[in-house]
Amino acid sequence: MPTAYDVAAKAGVSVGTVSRYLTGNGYVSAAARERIAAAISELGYIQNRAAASLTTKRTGLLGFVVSQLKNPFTAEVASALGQAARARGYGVVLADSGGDPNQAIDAVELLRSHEVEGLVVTPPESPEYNAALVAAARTMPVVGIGLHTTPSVTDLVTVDTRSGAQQAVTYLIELGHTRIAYIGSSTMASGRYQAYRTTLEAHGLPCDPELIVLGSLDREAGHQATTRLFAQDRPPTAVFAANDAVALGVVQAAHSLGIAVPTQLSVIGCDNVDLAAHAIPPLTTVAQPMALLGQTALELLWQRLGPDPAGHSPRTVTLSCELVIRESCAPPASPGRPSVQPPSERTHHGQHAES
Amino acid sequence: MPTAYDVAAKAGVSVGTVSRYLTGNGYVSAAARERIAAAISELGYIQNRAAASLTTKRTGLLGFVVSQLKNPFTAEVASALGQAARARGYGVVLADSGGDPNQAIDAVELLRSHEVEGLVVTPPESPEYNAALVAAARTMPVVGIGLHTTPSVTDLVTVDTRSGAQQAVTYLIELGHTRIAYIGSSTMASGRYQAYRTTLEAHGLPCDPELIVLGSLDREAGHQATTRLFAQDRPPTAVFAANDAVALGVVQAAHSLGIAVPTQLSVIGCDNVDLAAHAIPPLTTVAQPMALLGQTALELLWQRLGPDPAGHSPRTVTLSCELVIRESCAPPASPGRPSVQPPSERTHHGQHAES
DNA sequence: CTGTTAGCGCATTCAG
DNA sequence: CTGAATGCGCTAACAG
Repeated sequence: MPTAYDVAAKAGVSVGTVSRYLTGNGYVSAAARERIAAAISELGYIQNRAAASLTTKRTGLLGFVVSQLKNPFTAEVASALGQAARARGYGVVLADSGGDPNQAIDAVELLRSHEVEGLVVTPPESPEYNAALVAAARTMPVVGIGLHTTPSVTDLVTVDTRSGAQQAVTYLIELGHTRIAYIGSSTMASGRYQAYRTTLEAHGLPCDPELIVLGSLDREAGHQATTRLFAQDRPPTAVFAANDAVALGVVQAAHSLGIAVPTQLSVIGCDNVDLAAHAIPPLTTVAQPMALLGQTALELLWQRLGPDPAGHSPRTVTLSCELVIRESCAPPASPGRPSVQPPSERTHHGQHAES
Repeated sequence: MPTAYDVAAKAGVSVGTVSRYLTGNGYVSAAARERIAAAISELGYIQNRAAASLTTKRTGLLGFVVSQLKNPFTAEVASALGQAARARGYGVVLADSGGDPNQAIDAVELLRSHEVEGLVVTPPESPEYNAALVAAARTMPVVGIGLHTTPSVTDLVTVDTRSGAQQAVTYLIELGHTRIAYIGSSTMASGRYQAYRTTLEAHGLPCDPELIVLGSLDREAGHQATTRLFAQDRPPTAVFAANDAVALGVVQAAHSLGIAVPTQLSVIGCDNVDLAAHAIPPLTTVAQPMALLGQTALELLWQRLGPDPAGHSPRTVTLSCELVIRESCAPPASPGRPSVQPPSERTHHGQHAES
């Protein structure tokens, strides 16, 4: 590995000049500039940022701690974050805790030992991890992604799922549905749940407790909830699910119950994971701006890293959702006339929320 | 940020001793050890690995360059790789090229400037990128994941999809199918295609060219291929798809054509992405050992990083696939007796290939 | 077992 | 505009 001294020698200048060339601080004559460039490419020289960081205090490294990289949502955020970082000459050290708070804590320590300049984290799940984050935040900027459980010392970028949920329910109402079920959790996705209720009320629709099933947020839960809903006297004609996994479970259950989607039951999900487009039928869903989340998180961090005094207090940026209309929703089958045969479904790409 | 000197002062020893304590090289008395530990935790001291790397030549950083982190396959490999690395005290800098060779090249340079000790890469897509990798390999170990297109200077960990494909086709044959279609690509997944043909032949089955549709590897392709297959006089009773996306397309097409899966058409995919388990019906598929891939890649790198002289030449580790049987396959509807009603499908978790 | 010292590769003064 | 000198935080000999 050639060093800056090697470059200097080959270019007939001193290290100081090479350094100035590299950092862009201070003046370097065009002639020197040229010779240095030549030397660098001949030698295949690559600056050692670890060494540079010793004096500059900037490693060019950022840390991203996630709880589940397999989660497509997380993966896409990570992807966008990483690309945005690289565009600014930064690398991101990725640490997947696998949902284990202890691993997350270890990860934070590892990242700190690598002198990352800032941290982006998905919502912490334990008080200990939370404390580790607070401690870290005393040393460097930390921005949280997602829910509001992140300690308040950090900047935050979240998604206004509430308005997304509102759009979804409104859409269903406008299609003519009046018996709209909610399947989800009241805690994890409280915004969606509340939006569901308020939107219903805003349209003068009753909020039948029989149409609300609260539980976990996986496919299994969606499946069971649907079975239960249809065991009732007056089943819903539409379901708003708190996420796509649940929605998929609903579709699956409907299928085995012989209920056609969307003609007999409209289903709408949340997140717009890849799964959604591939479902049968392709799922109408509230899309999360995943790429934008990553980019925004980086932007927030970037500002904290800038020259501006650590001035401003924790900020929160809220991104909005977008309803992606595919083929899992239709007007309710009017009980008056016999319900039509399901239209033959065809492959159709709904617009994606690539931002 | 406290330094080792601060720790030394507080513990009443010298930096040398602190360093020995930290690295584990050389002896440190129990007494000193204790005082140092105390000082460290009181000060919240964290070793600066960038500084350490200056002398040790070891940054504790690894690089992972991927082409698509959103790809669930990649994400899971990355997750496993990262966790394995962290278990050894290493961090991994993740770089997503988004499929752009130029970005990939930039990424490699960025990683090198951060002095990563080794590189793990998914298959390169361009000659230039390939060259960059070869250049990098002169400086540090590089291990490739996936297909065999990776330059031969590197270690490689691949999956024996051929045997997986063989299992899949054999399974179909044992169920009684004789008209088994192949939908996929002959280039990208050549192993699978060849295995399809040879397995058919090995069982004395003809290899009807009308049952082979080659194209791209996405859902759309699967959909179209299926439509085409069923426009023929003698459609297949089973389809082996080169990946899950294609298989999903097949299922979708079958659904719109009014063909029941699995009673009228058996479908089998490849990869076992999350999608597969969530499909209707849950998809039987050839599972890739994604986590194992990541772990193995790390292990290979680890060995190269060890004291052993850079001795041995490029190695290739081949992992085997496993057939995950879910609900998308059944014996062919015997034309003799009327085909039975589709059994009501139920949620059922096939075994996962978590390793 | 432990203190001392000399770099590692680079960015910065500070004089020229 | 540029060279020489100093130190970043730590490890690795080397004497004690």
